[in-house]
Amino acid sequence: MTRLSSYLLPTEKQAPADAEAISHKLMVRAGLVRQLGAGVWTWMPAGWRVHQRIVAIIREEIDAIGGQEMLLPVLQPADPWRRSGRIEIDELFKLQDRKGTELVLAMTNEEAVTTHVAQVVRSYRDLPLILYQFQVKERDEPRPRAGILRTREFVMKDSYSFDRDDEGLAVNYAKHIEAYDRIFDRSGLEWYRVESDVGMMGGSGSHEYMAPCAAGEDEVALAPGYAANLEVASADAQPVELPAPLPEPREVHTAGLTTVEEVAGRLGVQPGAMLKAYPVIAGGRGLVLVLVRGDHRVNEVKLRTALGTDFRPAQPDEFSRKIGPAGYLGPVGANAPILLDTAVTDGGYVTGANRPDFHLYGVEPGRDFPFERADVRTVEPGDTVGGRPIRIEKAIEVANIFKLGTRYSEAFGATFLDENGGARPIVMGCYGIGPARIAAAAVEQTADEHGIAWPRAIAPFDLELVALGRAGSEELALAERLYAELTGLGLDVVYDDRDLGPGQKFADAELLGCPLRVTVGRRTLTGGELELQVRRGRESRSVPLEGASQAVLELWRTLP
RNA sequence: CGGGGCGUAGCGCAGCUUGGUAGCGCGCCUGCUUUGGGAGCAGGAGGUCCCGGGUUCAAAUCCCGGCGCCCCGACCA
Repeated sequence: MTRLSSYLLPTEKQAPADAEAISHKLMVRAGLVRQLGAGVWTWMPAGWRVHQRIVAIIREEIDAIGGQEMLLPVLQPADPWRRSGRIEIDELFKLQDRKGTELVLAMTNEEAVTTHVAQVVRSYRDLPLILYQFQVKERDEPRPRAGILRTREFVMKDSYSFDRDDEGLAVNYAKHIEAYDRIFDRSGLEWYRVESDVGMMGGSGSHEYMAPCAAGEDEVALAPGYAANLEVASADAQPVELPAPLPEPREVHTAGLTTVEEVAGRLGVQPGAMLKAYPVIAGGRGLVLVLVRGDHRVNEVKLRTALGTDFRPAQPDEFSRKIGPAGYLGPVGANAPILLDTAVTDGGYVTGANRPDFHLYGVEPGRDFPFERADVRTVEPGDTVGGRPIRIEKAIEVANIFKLGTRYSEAFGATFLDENGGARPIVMGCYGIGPARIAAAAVEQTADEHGIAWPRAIAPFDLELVALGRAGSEELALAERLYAELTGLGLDVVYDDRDLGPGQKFADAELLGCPLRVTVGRRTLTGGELELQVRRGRESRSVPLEGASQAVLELWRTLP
């Protein structure tokens, strides 16, 4: 029973002044969420209904693949986090109790869940397992932003799989992919599953689920049959026209010209016919000179993977003696290993000459300098995968899944005895989904100038019944009757029985965005027809008053 | 962490330059009118002007320090 006359739905005509993202503005205006502090948000009753509907979908699907729901604590002793090494993470909230004991607020739960599994799983007969929870996560984000999109506290569904071996992990990973695909299909989002970087989680593979929208913080590269986070995307570069080859490099005077555009313009070659030099200091390897085409950009995530270690840009005093002066760096004669991007095809390029005011023309990789090859550039729109051009879109990361391997099981001594009595580390996977981000992405993807247009599966209510007319009127009596009927048919109805003008009720209904609006007014009585508005597209329909409730239910079932 | 901006009624804002009664729109309360697209009239309530210190006869306003919040970038298991 939800009557707006007694329901806390604090809608606002104006968005908060500091809101930028559509989902931020609309979710606040529609009375779904309210801010308490930086990156700290309260879910109001109608907003929490959305959240809980998303949670219910996730729960059904994770249960369906054999997940067992449990609850791990947010407040945790610091010791396990020291053991895993993650105590060092800046985003981890750390605190002390009154005795001075070190505690942390969990940002994820590999430490806790692995600790328990290490205690209770002994035999291969206890495996495989999928354990999961919905629990608040705490992260000291450097910059919370965009309403509920990036917050310091948020509910996450995190599941963990435990297997005897990589084959088992592959099975559980595939099960989660199935479940997640269904979750996002059911939630009504436009989404992609993309390859992603394993990041600080380590492990051997990961995917992200991305919901494209303007407020997204990530970028995805998409082509038919291909989807990857821009951080890891690979594609075939667009070809570039190279100048005619020379028997050997020729020095050219380029005084004061240090950028690719300036030099290419002066020499009359395409920017892609130049090689951009990017000196880095790689952990354990020292100075490395990375070369990409002049029209390409170095991708730091891919470079880190290629180097197999962390790195940082080298400072002039670290490379000027071994290579050359900033602005005129090149591979010829460089006293450092050279990493050449795979998009650099054979031919003659323009590079820095490693002395001030000069470049080299006609430099050929291999002939003029030795190199290692690696794919270290960021793909560009128009690059191709399998001959088909890619496009790049902004997207919200709504879920992330990882093959963890044995990193945590080894750290926490989570082993099992196999058939031969040998102790082996449990092979783990972890799988996260943020319900709040699903809600925000749905708003971003469906909103129009009137408000939100929720997908049916996650709307706060199935439909909004708007009653026009004054207290004691015949139309109000009819509305009451319909409210009871529709509710009786199993629909979740929000009933606007407030003493307000029609304009305000319609505006609020469209702002809140339930998939269907049913209007009861004087016209309903005189015309004998009930007016319906499908929120998506604001299309009006009408059904005969006779048998109207059943007709409403049937229409509702067809909505997106 | 670098750059930019903002804190005055529930929301959106003006006032600050040039110190002197704290204001506007929306919202809220009461009454009457109005009920198919944010309605009208009348009356009313609501403020530690972010906090602390300083200057001054007097501080929302000037000075110093702090806190909070937003945006861009870096970062983001």
